[in-house]
Amino acid sequence: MAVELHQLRTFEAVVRHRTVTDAAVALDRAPSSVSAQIRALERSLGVSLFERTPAGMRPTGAGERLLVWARRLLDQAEQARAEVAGRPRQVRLGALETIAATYVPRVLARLAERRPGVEVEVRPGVSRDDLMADVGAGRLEAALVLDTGDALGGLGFPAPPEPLTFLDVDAVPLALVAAPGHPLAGRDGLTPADLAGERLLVGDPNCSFRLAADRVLGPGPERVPAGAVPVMRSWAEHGLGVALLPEFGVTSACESGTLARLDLPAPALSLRLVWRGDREDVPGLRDVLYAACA
Amino acid sequence: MAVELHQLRTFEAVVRHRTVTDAAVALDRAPSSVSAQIRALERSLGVSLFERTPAGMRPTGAGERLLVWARRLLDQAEQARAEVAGRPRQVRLGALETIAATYVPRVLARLAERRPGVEVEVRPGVSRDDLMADVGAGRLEAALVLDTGDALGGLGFPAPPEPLTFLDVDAVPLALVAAPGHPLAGRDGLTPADLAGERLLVGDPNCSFRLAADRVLGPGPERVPAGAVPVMRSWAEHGLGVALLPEFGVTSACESGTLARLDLPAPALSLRLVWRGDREDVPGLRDVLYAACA
DNA sequence: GGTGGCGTTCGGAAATTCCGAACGGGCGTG
DNA sequence: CACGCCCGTTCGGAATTTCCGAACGCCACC
Repeated sequence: MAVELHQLRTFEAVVRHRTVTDAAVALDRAPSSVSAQIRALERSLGVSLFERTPAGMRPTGAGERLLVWARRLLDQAEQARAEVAGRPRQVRLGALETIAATYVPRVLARLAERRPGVEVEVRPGVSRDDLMADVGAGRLEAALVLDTGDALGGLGFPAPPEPLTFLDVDAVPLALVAAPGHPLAGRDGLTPADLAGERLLVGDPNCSFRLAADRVLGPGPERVPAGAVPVMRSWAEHGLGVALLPEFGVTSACESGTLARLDLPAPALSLRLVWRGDREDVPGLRDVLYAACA
Repeated sequence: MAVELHQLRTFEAVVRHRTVTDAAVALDRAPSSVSAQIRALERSLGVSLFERTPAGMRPTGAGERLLVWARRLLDQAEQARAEVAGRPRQVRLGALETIAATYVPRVLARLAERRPGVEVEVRPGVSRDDLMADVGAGRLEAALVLDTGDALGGLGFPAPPEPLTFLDVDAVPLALVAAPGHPLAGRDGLTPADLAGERLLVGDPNCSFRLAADRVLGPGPERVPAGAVPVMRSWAEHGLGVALLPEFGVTSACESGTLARLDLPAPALSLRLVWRGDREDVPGLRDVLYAACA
């Protein structure tokens, strides 16, 4: 009995989802079917691919080696289908306007390099919650959001009603900035306590950077509603307060000297690709997933 | 319904064997199963892969494109299995002593380059018919023989009792040689008629080079039994007659001037890999087949 | 016109895949 | 310590896929 692609597809899903149960959901199969396929594959190869633990399936060394092959084979099978069948794969990708102009081109470039046959239609949105609702409802195949932590919503926003699968595809560094003449500019080793009473420019309550600022700085500073990233940057340049902003949004201002970084490190956010785990067989979506992987 | 490797295996066999019927034999399946799998694959991809002709199956453009992918996927699937399962594949390869020292190292080098995990045990033999009988009986997975033409036995030897599949992997140039002082040495544009009455050194009646000489020169020359290639070369050097020998066996003698090539071209023989078409799933044999392909 | 070789269709058998229910093991919590 | 939850697995049976063998139609050749 030879190895078959559907077995590798199942195997890869189990590795990615880490449990038979979650992989079964993603594959629209019963857990017993997934378990049976993994067992059949192990018999076929004559090796154990997973260590069964109470928390789920952990790949063995052989499993790790097979994973490389499995992804390659599945990827090439899709490429073969695309070339032979000539069917374009199209994915609607939602992204906040903030990152639509910055990180999305990078993701698309990587995708174009690895999957020339896949068309991605970028759908800018203004609300993370709306984007995730669209993914859950099937109006988007995937979306890019900013988040942190091990679970979706780790940054503090509510988790979407539909359970979505996600993958961190990039880090989004943050910088705490102020006008060059600000009293804290130039001081070393700042802590959140140093910012108690400072004016902190923020976006609306659900804005990722505001949520990040809440986590990093706590309740000490005074929140000053400012609007989108460009507005916050501009107000910070004019000395109206400090702001926690994505590094890409302030790099040039800092280089030109109109802004100064404060010496208080903030953990980077994650650029997170989210999609419905039970719709991975949508043409092209898996391509996006493969392309997004490091 | 996604593409599966067993479908690609069937597809590749049909391309290689050119008919559903022969592919079915090779795969140990009924022709109707093969036909059904090809149809299912075509439905899955939404394209026609073959043009059905009375003489067999002819790949379409899409079929040609898929073939490249199919071979790649099947090859990588085997490599994946070899790496993950750690099971060495071993093939017993028969070869006449004549070519065991000359062409076989080249084939093995190519194999080592393309299939590091495959072990080939070379079994030298003295009789082509015995080698093919061993392949037919399963004592050898494959053998290298010298032949010509479109069918096995085209050189003139009897076809083996078991129908064997074959693949030409290299050309084996021939040279008609004589001692440097031979009257025909140096004359241009020789024809077989010029050799009427000449002494022609030959091996035993089933020797490939004798069969080749019979085809090239006809009955005109007088056959002088001489023995194996080295013996024929030596006698030719001593002016005891002309001989039709493999180029590799006379290159150095010609270069050192102890032999002269006569200006009568002889078509090259083919180094032909033979195996049982119904045992291609033997571990490692397909690797040898892929490696042998140009 | 008859024959042979080819691929395909068809009905049915065999094999594979899958489902849902039930189970056992391990872990976390009260 | 007992209970509940989550995990993977086993089991019997259903659904689907693959395969077989017989029969057929088409085409080329003699």
